[in-house]
Amino acid sequence: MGDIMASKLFDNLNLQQAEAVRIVSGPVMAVAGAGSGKTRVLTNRVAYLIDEVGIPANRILAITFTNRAAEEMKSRVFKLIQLPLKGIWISTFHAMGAKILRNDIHHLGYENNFQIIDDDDTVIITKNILKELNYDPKQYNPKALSNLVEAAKADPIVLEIQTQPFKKVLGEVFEEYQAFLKKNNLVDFQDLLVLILKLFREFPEVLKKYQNWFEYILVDEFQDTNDLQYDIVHLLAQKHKNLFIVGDEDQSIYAFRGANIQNIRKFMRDFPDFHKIILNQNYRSKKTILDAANAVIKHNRNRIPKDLFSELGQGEKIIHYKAESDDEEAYYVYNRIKQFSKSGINYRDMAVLYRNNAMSRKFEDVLLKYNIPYKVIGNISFYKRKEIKDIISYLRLIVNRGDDYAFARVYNEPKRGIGQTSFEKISEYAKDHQMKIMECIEQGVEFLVGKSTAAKLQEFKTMIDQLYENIENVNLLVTYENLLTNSGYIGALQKEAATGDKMLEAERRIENIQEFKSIILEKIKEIDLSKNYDILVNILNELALRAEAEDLLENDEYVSLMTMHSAKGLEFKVVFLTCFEQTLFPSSQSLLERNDIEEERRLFYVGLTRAKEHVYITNSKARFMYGHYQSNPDSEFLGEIEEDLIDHQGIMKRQHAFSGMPSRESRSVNEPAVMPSYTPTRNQFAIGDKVKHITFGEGIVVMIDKDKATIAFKAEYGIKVLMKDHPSIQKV
DNA sequence: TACGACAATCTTTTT
DNA sequence: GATTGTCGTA
Ligand SMILES: Nc1ncnc2c1ncn2[C@@H]1O[C@H](COP(=O)(O)OP(=O)(O)OP(=O)(O)O)[C@@H](O)[C@H]1O
Repeated sequence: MGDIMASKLFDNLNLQQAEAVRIVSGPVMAVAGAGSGKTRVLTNRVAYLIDEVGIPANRILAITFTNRAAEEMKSRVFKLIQLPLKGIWISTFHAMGAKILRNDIHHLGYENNFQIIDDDDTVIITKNILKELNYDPKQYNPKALSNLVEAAKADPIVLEIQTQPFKKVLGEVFEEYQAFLKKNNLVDFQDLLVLILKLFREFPEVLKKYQNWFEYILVDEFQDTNDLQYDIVHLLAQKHKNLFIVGDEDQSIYAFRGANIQNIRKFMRDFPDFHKIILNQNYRSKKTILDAANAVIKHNRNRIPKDLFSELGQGEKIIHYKAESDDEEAYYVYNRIKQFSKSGINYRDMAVLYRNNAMSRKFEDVLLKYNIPYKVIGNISFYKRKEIKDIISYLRLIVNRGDDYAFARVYNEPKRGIGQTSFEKISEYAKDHQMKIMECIEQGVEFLVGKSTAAKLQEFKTMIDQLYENIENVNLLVTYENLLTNSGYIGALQKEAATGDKMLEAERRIENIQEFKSIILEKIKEIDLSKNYDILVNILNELALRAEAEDLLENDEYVSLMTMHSAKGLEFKVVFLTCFEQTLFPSSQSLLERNDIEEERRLFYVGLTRAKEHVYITNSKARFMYGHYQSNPDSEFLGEIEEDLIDHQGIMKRQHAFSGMPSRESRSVNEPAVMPSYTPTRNQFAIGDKVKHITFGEGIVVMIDKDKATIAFKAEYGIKVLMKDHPSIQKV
């Protein structure tokens, strides 16, 4: 059996790949270009460890970048060895963190039914704390502040390097934020890494347990790990030192989130006897595509050159299509999809990629209109919808009635006549007496908020209590239904849907809640636990980690729509890279910093190398965005592909921005002619120009109106709309 | 306390 | 454009 299996595991590998699978002892690093089989090697190595080396599946830890990649890897390994993978740890860092914390977080003084909050919650809590401390959220941007708080968790030096008075504010917010989370048994995304390290460092016996347990550790997409993740791997691998990493520096696209390319060097430093394997044959793309990708990435100064080759034939030229409008661009993409489908290519072999999620809209519209099956991948806006967040908060309140954050979200949703002032009174009382809001209500709160409000609060508490008490007696879906009915949530929506002007919105909400129910049903089916309570904790955990209950039907037929970031690791026969306009891709924010633009370029490289056979790059002369028609020059990246590899179609002549674009409303009619209070200059700007402002410093022009210019400045100032002829702006 | 009207603000990528 | 905040009114 072993031998047959062995040949199956090595059949489809070249020499270097086979070596990367076979050398199982000690540290191994495979640095390799796109499509060179890194993921395949990692998968086969896991299979080899289990099937040939005889390592129990649950002693292997394999880290992937996304939950989707984890699922994919599990199913591939299973296909290779046909053995149950019981207990195998194939997951993202964050999912692993959550799993370890569920077992061991009690050491740190949390309960193991802790809930994971997302980035939006982090900002909201930061803002609430600012207000509580009597700071003005307008003066101190809650988003920026929460970023610093998260950074400070990773490295407390962040608290020290600030200047007063900001240092004081940050310090206070930091303390309060940490305390709030702990008090409510909440953990944020960063905690999933930070607390693991804390646990490992402060409780050596816990570290030892995991160090001993994980005999083999494998990390995919190593180029995009951050410092905390490196430290975790470093600690875990200390005992057995069987650490296998694969990565490609040219595909590092998450520096904006703290990914540190230096981790590859740290690995070499900390595991000096590592074995290095280079994979340089690309098995995915036709030569034209690979040549184009190589040409593009050469524009980055900050990289080590490598020579990747393909033997899959020259293939066709890349097509660049420039449309008149965003609608036409989308229509063009639809048309190509239709043609490819006719010629026998499956929808699932085609992908439409773009820089940001908002850009999916036009493509969705046109595909919907012409009945092409499609799926928008990785867009989490569904989970950001009010009704979904509300329902999740209700579920969290059932899991932990001491979760004051969840309470705050839903106590008056739907309207129960419990107002903000009452809530604040109880909140303050609770805080002063070290109690939870629900405990206060239990005790009686008439003396704080009056009789009728107190009764309403009591009623609310009883409703939640009953759902909790019955949770093991009825199916979880029944609890879900009861929650919707008993809370009055669905009733209020139905009432809205039957009357008045908010009909459509209410109907949509009801539909979303139904859809959410089916998502929960999917998850219930997947989770093999006996207690409903535990299942619910598990479901909330997965929802928080954004692990989509993917119906992994292999022959699902749909075109994939996603960001280039989400496409990392995937491959398609036909790839459409869309919205290739300066300030969209590369994004306006990235144009300021050389490092940022290099990361954007790597993103382009990732996009290109997803394609096996055909690449289409599209853009448009004008598009409707942020409430305006906007006209951007072609992306500078377009010019980085050698001309003999690309064919330009559509509007050929480069036209000056805004020529022939009628302005939508003639704004001069109602606007009084105000004399400027400054001496106007004769500044003439074009989109993409670099400028310097007296107070905001360097910036880049992203949009031009009749008299105003929209300029993106460094992050601390952001995007500003300024008078074009103001003397404070200078072209550089 | 609830809600409508209007103003202001923000628009990258994700675990 | 979409969402969030603010203010006045019932
Ligand atoms: N030795 C091989 N022979 C034939 N095909 C191979 C071989 N190795 C890998 N492939 C195929 O090449 C493609 C790319 O492999 P894989 O996804 O593992 O590459 P990768 O290095 O992880 O890519 P990327 O970093 O771009 O995501 C896959 O379709 C894979 O099946």
